[in-house]
Amino acid sequence: MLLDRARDTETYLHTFVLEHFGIDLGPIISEFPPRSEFGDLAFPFPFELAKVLRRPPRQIAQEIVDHIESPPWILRFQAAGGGYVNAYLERTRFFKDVYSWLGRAAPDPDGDKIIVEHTNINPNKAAHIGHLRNAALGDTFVRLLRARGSFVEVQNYIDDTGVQVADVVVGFQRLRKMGLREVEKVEEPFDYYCWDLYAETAGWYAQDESHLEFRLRALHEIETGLGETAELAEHISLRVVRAHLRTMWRIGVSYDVLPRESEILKLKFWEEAWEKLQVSEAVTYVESGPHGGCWVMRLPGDEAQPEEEKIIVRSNGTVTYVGKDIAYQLWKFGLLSRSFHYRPFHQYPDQSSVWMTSSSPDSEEQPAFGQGQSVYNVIDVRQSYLQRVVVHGLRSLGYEQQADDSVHFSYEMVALSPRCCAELGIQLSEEDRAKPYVEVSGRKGLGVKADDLINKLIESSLEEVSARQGELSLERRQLIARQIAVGALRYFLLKYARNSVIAFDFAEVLSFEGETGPYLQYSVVRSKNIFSKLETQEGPGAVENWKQELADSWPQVDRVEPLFEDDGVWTLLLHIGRLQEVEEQSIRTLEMSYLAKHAFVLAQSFNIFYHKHHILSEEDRLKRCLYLTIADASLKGLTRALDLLGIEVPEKM
RNA sequence: GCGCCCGUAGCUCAGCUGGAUAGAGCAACGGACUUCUAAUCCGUAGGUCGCAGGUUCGAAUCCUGCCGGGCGUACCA
Repeated sequence: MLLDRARDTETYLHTFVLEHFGIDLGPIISEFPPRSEFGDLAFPFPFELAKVLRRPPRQIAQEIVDHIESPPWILRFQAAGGGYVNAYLERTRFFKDVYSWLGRAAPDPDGDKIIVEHTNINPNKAAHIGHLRNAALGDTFVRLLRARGSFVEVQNYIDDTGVQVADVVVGFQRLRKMGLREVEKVEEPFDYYCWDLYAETAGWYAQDESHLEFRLRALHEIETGLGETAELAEHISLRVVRAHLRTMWRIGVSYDVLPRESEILKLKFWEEAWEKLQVSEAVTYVESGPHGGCWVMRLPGDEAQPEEEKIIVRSNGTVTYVGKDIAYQLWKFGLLSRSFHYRPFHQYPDQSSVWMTSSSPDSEEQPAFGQGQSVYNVIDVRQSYLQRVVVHGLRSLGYEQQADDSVHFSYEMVALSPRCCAELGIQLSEEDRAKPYVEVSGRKGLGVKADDLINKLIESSLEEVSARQGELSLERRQLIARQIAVGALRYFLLKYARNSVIAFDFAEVLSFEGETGPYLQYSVVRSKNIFSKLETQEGPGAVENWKQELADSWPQVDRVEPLFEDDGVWTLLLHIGRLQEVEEQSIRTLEMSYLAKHAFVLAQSFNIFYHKHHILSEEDRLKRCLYLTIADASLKGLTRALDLLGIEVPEKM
């Protein structure tokens, strides 16, 4: 909303400069002034103009302000600072625009398909906090895209034939002496059981390197897809995947389709990709040297770095991860002639369902997954190099457009602070102790399991809810506690810029005050309370009456406008008006923290407003009506922001 | 070695494509609940923006160098 006004004003000023000075400055840039006294929009272009005109910027700004006429949406212009032209909006008009924007329904999905891949947890152990960050980022991004009207498909890739699953298979077979029958009887939580077994198996390898042979053998058997070992691997991965789906559902994350690596092997995606790579000469055979006998892809160097070689096919003829990933990326864009079959895998409590790939068409209905126009891979920053190789693969196959539309949505890892390790009773190695924080590691069993954390959060919020809302039934309090827990968790995971390493700390996630999810939820609950109180005080027609009053008040602009002079009120409206722009900015920059921060700023402005004005006891009818409308706008704006962040609003707090 | 990222208040972090007096939250201290809920609000204190140069009317922001830290650079995924 505010952005539209800014754009309009930029164009308007550009035209003015052209007419008045005869200078085409190029695009005029607008900013948001640091303080509200400076106006609602700021334009620093007189500084640029000063270079051309060789006159002081302040003088130029003044000249512009003296000669320019205000367009309908601007109240006035003012010269300020060293040479700014600042604009003050017609506030009543602006508020009407914002308010009607808030009432608009979300557009239906339309246009090109966007594929967002996230979560991608190895199905061999319970999910941990690092995975939660990935899922929260990916899911929020998806929510933003969908709210904008984009057609989005959410994929969660399952590497069910990789080393990690093989390790747990080895653990069951060699350490536990268990076959499929026995493993089936392992009690829930199965993913927790695997968590420990995985770390134990890693330790067992470390004891004696010859143990690694078992891994290799298991890996081969799993890749063939036949035999008892492969069967066991599938049982493990499917059970763990179900656990992951449940965990992620708890924080409001869901998927459309789960493509599995085993199907990529069975359906021979790689073979087709391999043919393409050879025909286009994207890969070359190395005769001798350290990479002798391998097929490699050459990454062109530049001034900064030399040419690099990445092995695609090993000297023993097997494909590396990168190779398989290129094939998979090709499929996502619909660039392979073959595709998966699908079967319904899991139904969420809201009746929506997740599909899993299948090697045969055993379900009547076969959805058209894949064939995206653009692909976002949400993967942590450590995989940047590999992602670059994959994109280069597409490019060298001649798929320039698809290479450009392959986006690595990267983010930094979640690490454990030393204090956190101490709280968990984790004993750190000498090496790790010297570090400011340690990486979460499934192999070392080092980390906070997602469900443990969620449980802890629920427990803690239930205490708070019971202390405040003791009269509610336990069931209702539990629901509220869950909502608050998820709010706290998701906000915590989203408030950091994606480049920032989160040094995980229990005290911080468990905090419900200040810049936290519950603070946001609390502000919405407060604004809702105003309207429920209004209805209990004045009867069921009260809301309708207010809306009628509002419609009648708009024409009295002269009376309404001064009410916006209140600094807190106006700041609040500006923040609501900026929401749309912040959403777009978050999408453009893949920075979910912008949205999170803005939601907080919005809640903060609302709380200030709420504290300053007692709305229902306001005696001036016009004021009361307007304040109600502002509270409603805040409610709508905040709810919208929370919805995008995947945070629900509890009935009471 | 090379590449990417980070260094801002005691702590955790913002600071959008260079702009006006560098901001939040937590922690500390002091205040505000007969009111639409105090998970809130108000105030005080706290910063050589790692260091040194450079570009610019203007640098936390851009460039170069250095210091400190993290990650990557596998015939692992």
